[in-house]
Amino acid sequence: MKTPDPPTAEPCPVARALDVVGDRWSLLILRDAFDGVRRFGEFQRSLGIARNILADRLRKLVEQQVLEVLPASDGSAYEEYGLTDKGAALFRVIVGLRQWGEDHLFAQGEAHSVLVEKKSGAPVGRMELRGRNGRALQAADTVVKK
Amino acid sequence: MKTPDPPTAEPCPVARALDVVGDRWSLLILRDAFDGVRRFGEFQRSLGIARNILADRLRKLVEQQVLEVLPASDGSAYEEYGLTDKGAALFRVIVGLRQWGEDHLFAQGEAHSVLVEKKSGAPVGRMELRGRNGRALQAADTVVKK
DNA sequence: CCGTATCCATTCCGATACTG
DNA sequence: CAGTATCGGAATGGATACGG
Repeated sequence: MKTPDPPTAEPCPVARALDVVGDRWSLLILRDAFDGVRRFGEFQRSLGIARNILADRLRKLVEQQVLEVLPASDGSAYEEYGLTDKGAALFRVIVGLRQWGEDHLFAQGEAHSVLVEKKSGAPVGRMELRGRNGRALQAADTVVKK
Repeated sequence: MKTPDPPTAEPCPVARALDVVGDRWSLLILRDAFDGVRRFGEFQRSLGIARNILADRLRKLVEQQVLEVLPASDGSAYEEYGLTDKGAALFRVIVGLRQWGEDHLFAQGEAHSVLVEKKSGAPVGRMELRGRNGRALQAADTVVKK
């Protein structure tokens, strides 16, 4: 049995976020969505995910209004899955994972894909949380106030 | 049996990051670690996680050098789990989840904890990915280059 | 207090077969 | 092509009991 979920009652924003996107497949689906993937079969092939699991995750993400079902961009009879504004706002989470992975999970000189600015074609810089003075904040510079 | 893992062979930094921290409990453990939690029992009570699962996740995070086992800060005979530099760099991921949760998963006026700058006591601003011109980049402003 | 070991239920996931 | 249905194995997770 499943409760109706008034978001989730979790008081912590991190925990609540994880209730929605806190599993491996959902985040990989989001990554693909940011890369322009929109069709069921495209996700399936790109991820190598089982079809039933993919259908389940897509349904949940649509329920949570992270993705939305769109009529179809080309003439085909099928539907597509697009990011809502709420889903697009997860960009920073995906970028955070990407930059951490780049920094700490690749060997010296090992190749990986790069996020670049469309206009300039230049790689984007490090995403930072900035304080009042404009300087980057580290974890130790902050504290969670209840 | 477990292969030694040359990180994971995954070419995508996001996927590789998710191989290390891509499950709910690991990310909640990290959240707590950023909040200053260090002891086994503290994690256990804070999260309500089963002890065997917690032990498993802690072991994996230590293996991945996200956490490290420390001798003990107070006089007690036991060990503590602290963030390594690699682990501390996940700050942006946790902040990304937190800010997304705050923005999209709480009702109007619903209370939640807030991340504040220690020095000023002021809430931190929105974390942003910035382009060459210093302006915040949206997902649509970027593209992944293989 | 810290952790391991064991048991059991539930969930996750992949493979396959099936329907519009 | 897009999904649903089902099956079986693996992993997850909670509870409890046990030892350092």
